[in-house]
Amino acid sequence: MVSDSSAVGEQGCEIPDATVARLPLYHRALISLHRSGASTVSSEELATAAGVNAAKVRKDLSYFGSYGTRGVGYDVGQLLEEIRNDLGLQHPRNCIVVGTGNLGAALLSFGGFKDRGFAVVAAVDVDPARVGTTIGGIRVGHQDDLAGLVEANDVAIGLLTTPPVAAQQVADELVAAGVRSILNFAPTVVEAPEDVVVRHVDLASELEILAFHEGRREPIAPAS
Amino acid sequence: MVSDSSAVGEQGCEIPDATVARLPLYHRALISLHRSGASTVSSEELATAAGVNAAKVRKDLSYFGSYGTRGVGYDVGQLLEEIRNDLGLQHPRNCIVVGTGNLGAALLSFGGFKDRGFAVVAAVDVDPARVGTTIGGIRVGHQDDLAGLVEANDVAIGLLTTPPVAAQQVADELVAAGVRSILNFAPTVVEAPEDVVVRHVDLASELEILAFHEGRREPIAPAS
DNA sequence: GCAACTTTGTGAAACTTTGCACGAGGGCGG
DNA sequence: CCGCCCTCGTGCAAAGTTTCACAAAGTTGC
Repeated sequence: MVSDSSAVGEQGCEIPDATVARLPLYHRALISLHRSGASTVSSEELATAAGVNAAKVRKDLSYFGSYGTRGVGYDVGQLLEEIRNDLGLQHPRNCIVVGTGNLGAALLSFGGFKDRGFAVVAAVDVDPARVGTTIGGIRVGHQDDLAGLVEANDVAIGLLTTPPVAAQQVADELVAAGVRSILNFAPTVVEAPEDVVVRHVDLASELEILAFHEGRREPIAPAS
Repeated sequence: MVSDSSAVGEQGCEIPDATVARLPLYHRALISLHRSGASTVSSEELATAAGVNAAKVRKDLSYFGSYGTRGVGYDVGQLLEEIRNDLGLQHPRNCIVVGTGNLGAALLSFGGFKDRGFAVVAAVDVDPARVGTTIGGIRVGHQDDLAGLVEANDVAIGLLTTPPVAAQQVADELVAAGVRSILNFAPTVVEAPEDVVVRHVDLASELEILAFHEGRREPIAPAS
């Protein structure tokens, strides 16, 4: 199991992006299995629960060192713990919402993050009408207090839900405040230093991909 | 060139998924460029605006037949039109929101879809307290009226924002009602017939991927 | 009309990801 | 204790994706 490549004492060195993108699926599936009382799970079952295939599950998990038992499968509790560690969720990560429009407000009220190891702990906006209000139990601060709130709350992740035109500046402020992970919901490209990870969620893009496939189906006459 | 726009049924044969996933980026960038009055754009500029690299832009666009002029670049208006066609957005696509919790309500109020060729035209919920209310100008109907609303409004896409436990059943109802594109926000796997495209947006998963990278950086522990 | 310059479109090479197939290892019934 | 059966872990080939590099094709200036 010692990787052919330089095996430093710690875990594997290079986890493929495709694998990283699937870890949350396994995490989610394992939480669900754990809740339902399952004690072990095979790669086949986990694959079904996560919506992927079994070979991928096994290969993905093998990057983190093997925690399975041949002939039996994986111990649900142990694997859940392992994946939680791999994801860096030993302790909850704090998030700040920047921009409290429709989406920002929804994120503040959304309860689903806690189960997965995240806590939205602060929010800011530029609109004076919103500053000072409370949404989802979080008091909305002023944009100018961003740095202070980040520091005071040990914020690790910024959720960027401003209009596109403000996104880059807000991202810069987040970075300046020490945030190194940004989830950008604004439909625009956001640049950041190399050591900052920016991910992007664009709902309209998702719809467009669906529309593409829909459009592909239509021209096709019922085949024989 | 010879390619008669998209009129020919058999135009592009197989567009790679990776390319399809980038079309919305180009679309977005082109909308922005068009608005700012640019008349032509080089692959280099478009790449910057979309956040990818120039070679990818050229190769992606080439799958749809070439609309560029060597030595000049692409005509912004023409390319925008072309991509809009490729995405199947000649006419707006209608969407229905199923589940009007935090996220569903945000989607109903969100104005950003219209620019991109989508219209949220209906919403349903099971909660009697919500049925009959109006959110973002849309009257919330009862879940039981889903099929009727889909047909009456020529709905193409279902936005699934129910709690996970209800997601599969709602998806089945959407499919039964004739919807063949589903965007699932519930953190659970949803199965559907092969001719139905289901895409998945899981915000917690995005956060977990950020956390993973954050965790990778930390091991630079303060060497004591 | 021609040369210089720019930028596209694309073949081919490099890299990543997937999926199969099968050996290895461990539990379980007899 | 032994052999059978199950399931993991992984080498390898195939498929998919990115990147490079360059000829082709067009524009501009003279």
